[in-house]
Amino acid sequence: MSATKLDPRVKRTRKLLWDAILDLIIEADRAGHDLEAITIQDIADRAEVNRVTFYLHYKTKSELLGDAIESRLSELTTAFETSPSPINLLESAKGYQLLFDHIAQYAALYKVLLGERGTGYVSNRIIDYMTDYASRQINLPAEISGFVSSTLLVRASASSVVSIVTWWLREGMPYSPEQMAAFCFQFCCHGFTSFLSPGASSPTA
Amino acid sequence: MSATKLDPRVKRTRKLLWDAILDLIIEADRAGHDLEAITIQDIADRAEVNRVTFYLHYKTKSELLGDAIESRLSELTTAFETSPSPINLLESAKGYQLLFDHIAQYAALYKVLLGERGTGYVSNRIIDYMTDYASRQINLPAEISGFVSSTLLVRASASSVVSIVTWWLREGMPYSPEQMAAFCFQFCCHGFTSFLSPGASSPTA
Amino acid sequence: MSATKLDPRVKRTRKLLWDAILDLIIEADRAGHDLEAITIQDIADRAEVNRVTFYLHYKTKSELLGDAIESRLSELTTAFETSPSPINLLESAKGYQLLFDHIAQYAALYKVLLGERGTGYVSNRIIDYMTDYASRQINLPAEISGFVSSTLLVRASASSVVSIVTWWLREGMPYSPEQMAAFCFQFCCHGFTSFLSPGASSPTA
Amino acid sequence: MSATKLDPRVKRTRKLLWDAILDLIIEADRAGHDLEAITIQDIADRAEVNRVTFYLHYKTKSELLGDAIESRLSELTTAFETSPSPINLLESAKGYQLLFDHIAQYAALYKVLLGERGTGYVSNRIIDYMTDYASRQINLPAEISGFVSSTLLVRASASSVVSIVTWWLREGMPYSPEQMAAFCFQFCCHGFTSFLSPGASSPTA
DNA sequence: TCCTAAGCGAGACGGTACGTCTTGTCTTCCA
DNA sequence: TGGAAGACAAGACGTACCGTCTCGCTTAGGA
Repeated sequence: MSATKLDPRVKRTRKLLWDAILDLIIEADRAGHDLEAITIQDIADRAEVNRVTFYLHYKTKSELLGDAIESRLSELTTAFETSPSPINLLESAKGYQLLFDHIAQYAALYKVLLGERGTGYVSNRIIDYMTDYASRQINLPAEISGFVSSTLLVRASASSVVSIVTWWLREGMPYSPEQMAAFCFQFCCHGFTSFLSPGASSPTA
Repeated sequence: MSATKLDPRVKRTRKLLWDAILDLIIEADRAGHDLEAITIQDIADRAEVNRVTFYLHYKTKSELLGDAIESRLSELTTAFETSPSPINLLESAKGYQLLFDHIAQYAALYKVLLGERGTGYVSNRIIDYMTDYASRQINLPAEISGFVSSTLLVRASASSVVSIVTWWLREGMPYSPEQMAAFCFQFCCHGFTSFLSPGASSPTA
Repeated sequence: MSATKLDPRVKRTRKLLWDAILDLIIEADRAGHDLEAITIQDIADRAEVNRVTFYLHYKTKSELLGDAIESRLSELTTAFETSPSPINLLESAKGYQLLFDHIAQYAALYKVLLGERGTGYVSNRIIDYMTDYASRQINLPAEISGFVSSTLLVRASASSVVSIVTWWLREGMPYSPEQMAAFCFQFCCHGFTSFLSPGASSPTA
Repeated sequence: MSATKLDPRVKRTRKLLWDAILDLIIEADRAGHDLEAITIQDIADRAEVNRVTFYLHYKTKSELLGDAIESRLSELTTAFETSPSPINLLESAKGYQLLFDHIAQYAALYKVLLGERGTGYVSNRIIDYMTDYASRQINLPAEISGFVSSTLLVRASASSVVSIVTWWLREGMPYSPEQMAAFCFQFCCHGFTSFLSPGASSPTA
């Protein structure tokens, strides 16, 4: 947002740091280590940058991680914003499809960030975005069904979607993104029991 | 599990450590600090125990935290196991009621453990338990609706419940445990859209 | 010594650096800091010069300090060289007078350079000069009194003078330069005991 | 002076640190390096001690150096204090003899500490001690010869002695400690000119 | 009754990482 | 060309925490 263009060296260094921390996160997980065990020296080494240089750009590891994650997530939000037709999460599986495609693309990374060792930061960012986006599209009354706020409803649904994503990654992605998108669509709209009645309207039908 | 009875001093020391870490977690959150910032020295100081004594009982902070959390969660599982009538999560809100009552009792603690600074460990433990319990009670076919495994279905629902719990805590518990239990019940069974149709069967009806 | 005249900008920059380091030395001492604690950045800031510019002129702080000190000491040597009558350190207090006058003029600076925090560099430069000068004037035999070389004798006397200067500065210059010059003259020529015998020939008499 | 006996491990560690820094000082000088160039890591490495352990005992390098030097100097002061007969610096060369013997024993070390790279600390400590000792032995009137305080006189003499020691070390100890002690004795008592008159009373006579 | 084994406090220490500071080099751009 | 401005590598700094060890005290149970 700043008017002054960034020094290309600065841009390059930050990119190196982003790639380094995201790589290391995946590796640490594979090796069964804790994410906190990644040191700033590790990041600097991997980025082939002096440790002090890290501090020229970021105060803390989480600050760097935040930036690095944003650069990934922005690809997802861009997909939503640039969709040719508007995306309604209650009327088609398209939005869920975009989500699962994006997750699948960076599966190794999201597996860690959303997994048991993750910190809730990423899931919250995704939930926040989906809640905002859906609220803009759907336009619900403030209060529904006596007591629940529509925000709670939307947010709870978004949370379930992220939970499902997390489960999917943990299980090794046993279904295709299309199948998962379809499942999410049905689950969000019609809930658990919609899967139980034999003649239920399957979204794939 | 050991046959030999524990030395009462050992028991006392561990209890002191449990209380210490759980207290410190709540305080750290209030002060805006990161949970990782709690040091073993902090815990020992708070427990009024020598730092070395910590190492006589636990290898790592997480090991202690695990034990400490288990001692809390066991109250919840005991509530489920000792219920006079069987609890079916698809037929009544009772199970959700037990859950929200328990969470409410230790709200400050769970707010942190399930919040953005939490580590996914606690939510996973709760999801695991609810999934196991529900699977035992409900007994579904392995495959439903063409592709989804019943485990996914149950787990996804459990995840949504935890997501809702998390939201409730973050928002400062704006509704009563009864209201939340009812909402969860309806949401899990009938999904998002069940709240939208005006004449929908409200679970409180 | 170079034939090519120095760029006036260069001359100016060096002068700025000299003044900066000498000022900072005095301030550091007043503040109770160590001389080593003065950084090149400090010097550049004080000289209102970019830090990199320092490196265009000097490799190290000591190199700069050496140059800066030389520019001060050259005033003293000039006073000796341009004296209308020759200066004999064994026959009058005049040489000592020149020395103490010069020291008094830059007392704050010499107090540091010769003091406990100093490095021996300055005292050695002064002793060297006085020894050289005295040897040229006095022309002693190489060996005196059986074993001592005349150089030792001259040098030891010069050292005592510097020691006395140092003491004088540390004590806050309790006597006038004239008194100190007289004292040095007597002390060098006749030693400690010359002050003890009541009727001793005082050099001021 | 503390009533509580020191932990023998502590004693050992400090001794290791003393030896390390004194060794390194000599080596640094031989290699032409600056004393400031000795890092705390260097000292710790040489002492075969962890760097952090250094900080358990000393705040700064100079603090350690101070202690290390004291342990050397205490040998000299012990020699003075335990002398069977009282030592009068105006009546015999014995005191000077003790000094030069001690210096000779640790010549390599004192050569550096008193040399151009030294910091004035050591010479001041020696001068302080000799001034104190002499003042106690000799008992002079406060004011002598019109203006000079007896302290100045004693101190100036002590300074000359140290200057002579310094010169002796720098020149590679060209005379024996006995010769130097004799020279100091004569120089202090009778001054420069006492060496010039051919029939002057030599102190060895 | 002693005594002996376990729990624990206390402190020294090796080791890793931290965040900061200074140094020296480089590159770009301006007067 | 001299100098300003800024990015960066390199390495030391002083601090914090960790995990291990050794010592010495207490206390309870078995000889």
